Amino acid sequence: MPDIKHFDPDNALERAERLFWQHGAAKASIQAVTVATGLNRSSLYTTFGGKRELYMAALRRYVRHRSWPAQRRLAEDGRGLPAIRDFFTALIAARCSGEHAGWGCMIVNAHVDGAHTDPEIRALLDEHHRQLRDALHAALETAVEQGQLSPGLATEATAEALVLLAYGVNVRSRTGAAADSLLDTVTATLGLLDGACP
Amino acid sequence: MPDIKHFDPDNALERAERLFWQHGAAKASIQAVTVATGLNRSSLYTTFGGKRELYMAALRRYVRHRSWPAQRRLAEDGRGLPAIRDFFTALIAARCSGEHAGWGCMIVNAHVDGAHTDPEIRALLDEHHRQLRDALHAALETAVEQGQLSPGLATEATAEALVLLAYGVNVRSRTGAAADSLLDTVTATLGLLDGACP
DNA sequence: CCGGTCCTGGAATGGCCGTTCCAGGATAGT
DNA sequence: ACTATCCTGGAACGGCCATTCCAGGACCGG
Repeated sequence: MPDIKHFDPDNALERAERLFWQHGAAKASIQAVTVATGLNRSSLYTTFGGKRELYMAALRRYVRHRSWPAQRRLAEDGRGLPAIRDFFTALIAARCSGEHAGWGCMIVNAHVDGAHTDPEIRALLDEHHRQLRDALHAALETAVEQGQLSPGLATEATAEALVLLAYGVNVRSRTGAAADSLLDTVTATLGLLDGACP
Repeated sequence: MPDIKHFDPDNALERAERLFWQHGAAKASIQAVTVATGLNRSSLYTTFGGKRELYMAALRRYVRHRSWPAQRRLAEDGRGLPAIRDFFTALIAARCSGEHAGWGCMIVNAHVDGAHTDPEIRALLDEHHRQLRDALHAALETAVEQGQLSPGLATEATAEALVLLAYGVNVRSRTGAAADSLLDTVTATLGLLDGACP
């Protein structure tokens, strides 16, 4: 009996995600979302609720479609250090070239955008942080098991340091930093791991 | 002949700086600045120009009053690694406790706030980045000279990596991350440096 | 074909935004 | 004391913001 939606909600959410990702929650207006999606205000509000809910949904979509795949690839890659290197290589490529170059990471952007005020966003960011750290920690443990790293390495703290390094890459990429330079930086860091004395 | 200003411009600028620092350029309104400073709109506009100029002035003041002192302390400290450690310790203390806890770093925030659109901001961020990297690089060179680090260390890339680590600390501190955890992370990273094989 | 249900388009609303303007008052040199 | 100069206060402006509302039309089961 009911009418049916004349558009694909997830497709619209992707447009909104891109807008919030690139311009931030404050500067991306509902009007801009309607233009980007081709939807009417009414459809947006009945489908997603207000702007806050729309931003949260977009942020969750970003995590689901952008962060999780990369984290899973890292977590399921059994090669240890090379897996970590590939993770960073792909990260830098995504940040410095292609359609989303200079947009940074929506998760990192959200730290500045809304973490200070909104507890729900903060919880999401904390969970994402924990997951990425765990994935990197697993890769480091694998590297230790395979003899690529010294058994005495503080893998937890090192994993945390690599997460912060990734955040730094994301921050710098917002100014259009060169991929070469970022790659050198990551290489140097992983080189430190490699060369650590037992 | 002229009348004289009935307020201290730099004092007003400091209030504006704090507002922009904490809430970001987009969410801090001129109205909020007038309340925080006690000034009238007219005085703000005749003294600083529009909002963009006010934000730029606040950002410059932040660099001058917050970043430069820490960088100078680091650059003039001749102890090598301990100087770097102290730099990070002070950074984390400033980010996680006291009046500005949870505000992050205004420079890093500006990467998300306005780097994408405004070339002038971008130039400022690039210059700040270069200066911090140079200061860390000098400290690393000192550490190598004093035998604290292996002569083969790639000091430039390592300095860049430390800058990105600092950015990561600033990002995470926006969610109220624990100082202990951040300190452990920094300790682990500096430990990697320390233990690098010659 | 028909009816109830829901989606859609567009206008309307109140509020806050950044910015400007002008009259009035304080100031400092003459 | 006079006057030219500049600062100050407050009102006013147009524009965009997020949000709401309602009428009209599209759909799907019967």
